[in-house]
Order: sequence, then C-alpha cells, then structure tokens
Amino acid sequence: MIDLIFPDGSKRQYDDGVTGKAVAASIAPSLAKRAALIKLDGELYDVDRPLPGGGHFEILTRDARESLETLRHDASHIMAEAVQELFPGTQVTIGPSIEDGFYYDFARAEPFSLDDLASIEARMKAIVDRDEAISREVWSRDEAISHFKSIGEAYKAEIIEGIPAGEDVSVYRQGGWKDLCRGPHFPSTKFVGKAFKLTKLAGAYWRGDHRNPMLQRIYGTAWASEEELAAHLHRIEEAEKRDHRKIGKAMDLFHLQEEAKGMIFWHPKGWTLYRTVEAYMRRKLDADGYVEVKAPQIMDRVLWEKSGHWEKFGKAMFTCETEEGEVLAVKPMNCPGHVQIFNHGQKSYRDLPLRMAEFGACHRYEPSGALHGIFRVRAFTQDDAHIFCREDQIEAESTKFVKLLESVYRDCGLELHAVKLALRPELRFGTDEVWDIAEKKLERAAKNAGIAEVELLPGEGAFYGPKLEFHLRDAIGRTWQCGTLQLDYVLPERLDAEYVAEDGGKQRPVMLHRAICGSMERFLGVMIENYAGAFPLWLAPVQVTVATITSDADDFAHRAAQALRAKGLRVELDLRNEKINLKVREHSLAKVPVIAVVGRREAEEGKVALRRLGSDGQEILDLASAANLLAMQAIPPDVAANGVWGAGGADSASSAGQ
RNA sequence: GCCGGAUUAGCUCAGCUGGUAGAGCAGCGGUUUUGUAAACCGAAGGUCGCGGGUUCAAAUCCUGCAUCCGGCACCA
Repeated sequence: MIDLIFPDGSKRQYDDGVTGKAVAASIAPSLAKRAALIKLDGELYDVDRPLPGGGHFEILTRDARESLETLRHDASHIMAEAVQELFPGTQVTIGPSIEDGFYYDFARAEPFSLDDLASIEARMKAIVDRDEAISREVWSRDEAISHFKSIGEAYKAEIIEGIPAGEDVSVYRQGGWKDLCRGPHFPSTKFVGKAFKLTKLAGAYWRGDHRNPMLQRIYGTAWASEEELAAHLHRIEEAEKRDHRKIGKAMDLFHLQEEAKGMIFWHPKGWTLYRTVEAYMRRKLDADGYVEVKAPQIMDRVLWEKSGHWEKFGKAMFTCETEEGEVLAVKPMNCPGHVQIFNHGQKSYRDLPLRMAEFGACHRYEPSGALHGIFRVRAFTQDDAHIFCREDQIEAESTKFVKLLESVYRDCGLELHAVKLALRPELRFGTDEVWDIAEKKLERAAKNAGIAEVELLPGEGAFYGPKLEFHLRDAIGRTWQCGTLQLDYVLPERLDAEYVAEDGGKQRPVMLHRAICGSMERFLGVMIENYAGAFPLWLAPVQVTVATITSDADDFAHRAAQALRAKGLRVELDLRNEKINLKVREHSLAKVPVIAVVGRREAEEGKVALRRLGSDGQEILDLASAANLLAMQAIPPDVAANGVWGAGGADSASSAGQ
C-alpha cells in the first residue's frame, strides 16, 4: 500500500501500482477524465503510469500552469507525426519544449518551405481531432535500437546507442506513431488543443556540432488557450517594433552598409547617445577607483602569439603587413596592451589592486552569419578594464565590481536577466590545478557578491580562465552577454606581469578582466530596445524641441532655446511654417521627451508650454523656471545620487498641469 | 561558415500565371501664420541588390555572387 497526501492535506491509502488516473477516478469520474498529468512529490507523471510510491499527490489539468511545458512537448510530437505523414521518408531526431513553445529537428533531403508550415499545422489540428491515445511503453535498449533502425530512423537509433547497455528506454505510442521519449505526456492528443502556431523554419546541426549534418528545425509556439496564443503573437508583434535596427533608422541614430559590414556609422543623434553613456560610464569608473588608459590600436603579431590569442583567434584578427615584413594585428581585445602598461616600470604590492580601464576599440573578423544589427559587430568598443591584484583581493574586487555593474544596469533601466559561469574549455592554457582554483574562486565570488542563481556553462570559458557572464534581454526576449568578470592566472604568466611583494620578492598578480556594457554598441542596442527609443531625459539625444505656433514667436523661441542650452540641455528649434499639431506629432514620433511650445501668448508673457512625451498635458512656466526645472531633471542618475545637486527635480515633473 | 527566406524611389510597401514600374509618407516649389499627434496644390524622383543565362520581350523564369533577416555553429 502507498500513502497519498492530497493538496488539501488529507491522506488516503492506495494499492501498490495504482495509476494516477485510478486515484482520480476514486475521487470523481469527471476528474479522471480531465486529468492531464500527475504530480507526485514535485515530479510529473503520465496519468496512466503506475505511481512509483506514495507522497504529495496532485492532479493537473491541461490548463494548469505546470502542464504548459508538457503541452508544448506534446505539440512537438504531434508536429513530428504530422510531418512524417505528409513527408514520408523524413527522419525525426529531437523535439523539446522551449520557452513559449517547441521545436523539432528533422532530417530530410528536400528543404521544407514556408508554405509547408501551413499544411503541417493543418495536419496537426487533424491529429488533435483524431484524439489519438498517447501511451508509455518500456522497451529494452537493444529492442529499441533495432526497431528504430528497421524503420529507417538512424538518428533515433544513434541516440539510443548512447544509452548504457542493459538500460531500458521509454517509447511513447501516439496513435500509430512512435517516438523515443522520456515523457511525460498527456493521455491523448486532444488535450493539447489547437492554440498553437508554427512560426519559424531554421537549420540546426545534429547534436549542435557544426561537423555534423544540418537538420531542418521547425519552431512553433503553443498555449493552453487561443486567447493566450493571440496575446503572445501580439506581444511579439509589438516587441518587433522596438527592434533597435528599426528604431535606429527611424530616429536617425546610425546605419550600416555593405562596404563596412558589421561596422557602425553613428549619426549625430546616435553618437550623442553614445557619448552620453560613455561619459556616464567614465564617471562611474572614476568614482570607483579606476585609472583610464589608451593602448595602441595595432600591435605586432609577436605579442599576440605570446598572449596565446594568435593560436586560438588568429584567423579572426584583422592584420596588415608592413613593407619591412612585420605582421601587425588590429587589436581584437585590450588585455595584452594593458599588461604592457602594467609591466612598464616596477609595480609594488602597494599599487594593487590596480584597476586599469579603457574604452577599447576592438576589431574582430566575426563569421558573417554571426553579425546582428549593432549587437554583434566587427568593430566595437569595450568598456574594458583589467584589475591587477593579489589572490586575496579577488573576492573583494569581485564584489565591488558586481555592485558597480548592478548600479549601472539600474541607472540605465535594464534588468539583469541571468548570470552564468562559463567553465574550462577544451582548448585552454594553464594547468588543471589552476583551473580548479580559478573556477572555485569565481563561483564563490559570485555567491559573495549576492548573486542568487548562477547557471553553469561547462566548456564555455575563455582560454585563459573561467568567466562570469551577465546577460540582458533584447526586445523579443533573446539574451545577450553584456557584462563579464573573468579570473585569469594565465595571461600574467604568459606576458610576464609581476610586482614586488612586501618581502621584496617578485610575485605574479592575478588579472580580473571585466566589462559592464560589454560592448558599448551592444549595450546601446539593448537600451534602445528596452526604452523603445523613448529615452529618459538624461539620455535623450534631443532633450527639448522648442516649437513655435506662429512666426511672431520666432524671436522668443530663439531666446528660449538659448536659455535652455545655457543650462546644458540638448535643444532643437522648430520654426517651420507648419501647424503645431504637425510639430507635436513629429517630435512625439521622434521620441523627444519635452516639446516646449511657444505661441504668441507665451512670447508676450515670456513663458513656455512644456509638453512631455506620452502625456497630453501642458505645464506653462516662465522661461527661467522651465530651464532650471528641465536642467535639474536632466541630471544623470549617478550625479543626482551623489547629492550635490539635490533631488528635488523628480516630483515637479509629475505635477504637469492639465 | 551552414540551412531557409528577403532585396523594387530617401522611408514603408504594392506589382497575379513574363509585355521594359505604382502608392503613401519624406524631400523640392508654391499657397496657408496656424494653440498641442498628419493643412492644401504642384512638379519631380527608380541601373527593380550585382553579374550571367533563357526569351521577340525579364522586376517577374533559371543561375552565380553580395548584403540583410530568422535560426544553427562561433563569440578572446
């Protein structure tokens, strides 16, 4: 007998081997009909699967939040069945649920077309209507291998061959179709419903390895109800409008062109934004005890060989050859340059920790397929710094850095999405003992810095050390590594960095490589998408547009613009012979935070009518107070926070007169 | 780099099964002096990404290349 504890706390006994469905039926037959999954002590089971033991027992319907992943997984199976019905000879491989949906990878010589998605989707709905029973079977490994081989499913057979001999595998039967799967699944296809849509067609390497054949991946999204599906599709549609490439074009921030692939032409407004963020970052670094340097853009290949970069990344470096036959490389990163500066002259333990920063312009010959708007480019600027320190300073420096990073993201309105710890890669320098220490220290540093959850990424570290990655999200939810903190025992060794210790002996410093924005370009892209171009006052490329209603106000408009500029505000003047409606519309679409309207009345009274982006109210203020108010509100958050300027500005912003 | 898709005016896009291009907005010229999200009129603007081929005829069909987009791989 087993004891089951129900959500209401009651306890009942059942026979060994009872299924979740039978338990449901013992409570109410209607419940057994609706049961989609069983949750036992936090684990999910098929309703028809005998329970392995007692515990906290819960019946989930298809609409339960925890059922959604299974619904999506089921949808991927239904898609696979549909594809094999419509396209005989197509092999199935793997098809998991993912955030918001699912995908399945197929092997087929012919490419699927976008039109095929519609017919696959229609067939999926037919399979749901057929209400095929889904049942779990346990097969021996060898039996499963020969079965899948016999029906021409080489990839499935290969997966099972990777399972240790003697182990059993579970196979799910879905009508007449079978798939190797761990489960769990709903009892039948009708439970999945029809709130799904196939969204994307893509290539994907078998087992994620570029040496393997390329499969065809079909992505879909699936939800418990049509309403949720519609809401999701609408969200995506809205999010796509925030794409930094669209906004960059619409707001005239930057452009890219064929002759400089992956390199950005910053236009005046975009460059203003860039400089504003750079100036902010520079203040943050200055305040946090960094010194700023500038190293050469091009250095002899010999140095890159010494650092080890040439071996691993030589092919991805831009190089040139001089007439004397030297091979020079455009710097792909800043570390070796900074070590040269560190090595110049003698360093004492008293100089440590030495935090050496550079807005380092780097060039990398990134693979063509990797380029992506301004997120992934071939010419970019890192807000880079290297902290040379003693081992016993690693922890404190890490904590200090994480605090700085968090304050920057907060000021810039960004939410840290995930922190990951990339561990030793296959191709690396340094002994395993050093890696053991470095990985452990970095993990502890993250914990001590208050990072609650760190996802481990085996094999993804830098060749010289493990790295913490700080990920942000773009408009449609893709994540991008921006901040990083890397612990490096290798480069100081390879590039002979040393300092004089207290006892007069030479010691190797440890290097912390760190960046907060990662690349200024990527960071700005993320900010553009997060704000949808509607930047807070301190960041907006144009902070105020003074717009006239009649040409009688031109003189005063000039004076107003001048008065605002005198307070350090970025001001444009719109004296065009156009209606105020048009001007308001255009500057609103251009995401200018404040429109200062001046008509005949304002000109006579020496006032401006301020209209804030996103509100249709006006504040009518005399010119001097408007200038003071806006200047106060445009103070960057780091400057405002240090208290010198007072913090009174924010309130008056919200008291806009209607 | 790999798989798929796209590429037409400054921008956003239309152009069916081949008959040598069209709209809206912007820009330009004019009229309008206007009160908080699009005033009106007019003229103009295109090697249809680039190269090759099929055809009497190609934006349209075939082919090679480039770039971009969606993924995959890569990311010091």
